[in-house]
Amino acid sequence: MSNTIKRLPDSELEVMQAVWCCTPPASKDDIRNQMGDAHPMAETTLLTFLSRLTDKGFLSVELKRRKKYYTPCVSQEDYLAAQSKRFLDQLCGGSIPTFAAALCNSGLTKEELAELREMLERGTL
Amino acid sequence: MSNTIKRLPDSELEVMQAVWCCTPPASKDDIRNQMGDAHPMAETTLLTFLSRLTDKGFLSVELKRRKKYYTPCVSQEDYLAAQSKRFLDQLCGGSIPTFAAALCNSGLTKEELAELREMLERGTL
DNA sequence: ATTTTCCAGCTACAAATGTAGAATAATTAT
DNA sequence: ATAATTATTCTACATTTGTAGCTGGAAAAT
Repeated sequence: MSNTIKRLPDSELEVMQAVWCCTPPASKDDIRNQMGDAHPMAETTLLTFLSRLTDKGFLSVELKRRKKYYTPCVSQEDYLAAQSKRFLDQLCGGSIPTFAAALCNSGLTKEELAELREMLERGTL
Repeated sequence: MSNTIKRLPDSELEVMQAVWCCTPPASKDDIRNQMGDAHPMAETTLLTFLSRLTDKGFLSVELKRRKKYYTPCVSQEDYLAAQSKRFLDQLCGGSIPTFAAALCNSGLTKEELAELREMLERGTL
């Protein structure tokens, strides 16, 4: 189970999310293309984040003809699962009622909440 | 609705959570008492966090006989709601199914998931 | 072969975060 | 009044995060 997965800082997460959207192994350009125009950053900045993600064990790298290709070492599923747990534990003190209340107040529409219940039911089975 | 609530760094959040547990207005010692023995910190460190939280608009302060008393300006409910939203949007790309999947994989027992569904139902009504 | 391109590594720096000692100022005890 | 106590503020520093330029070397183009 994914337990020692640390939370990534916002910018690194953005990059990581772009990587998850790519078919691995992904080149810097593949990644860049996945990243929306929101939050533009310099090439070298992207490279820096990619390095840091690699150092942190989130990505593995392979070189092909002097170019680097990145592959996630942590799946999006595992990361999200870990962060959900973290949210429940750290923010809600492990209390399901507190968590539920937070969700109910988070501005989701009744329909969305219903959908969530639905999906949880499905997933539990 | 609480929308511009920024995410607090881990340490500040810990302090904030302790403040939420106190009956306001809370003195530094009240707060200190609420904080578990996990993550011990020096007095001055606590004071620093309290200052920063005040600067960020999370706490208001009043002086009584040269002592400071803190009162939350942001309720735990609002903070949690905002962070839930943030979680769904930033981490799950706003996708309820993704969010539901994350929860199902987060290590919660079937019972806990059932409880969550239950509470969501209750809250939605 | 020589130039142009491009990539990755190194270096840099400001702001935020985590942490805390020293100095200051006011309160209380003696 | 004076000393001891205490709370707050200042100052400080390491690490992390956000951001990016410069440089060196390899690949591609000519």
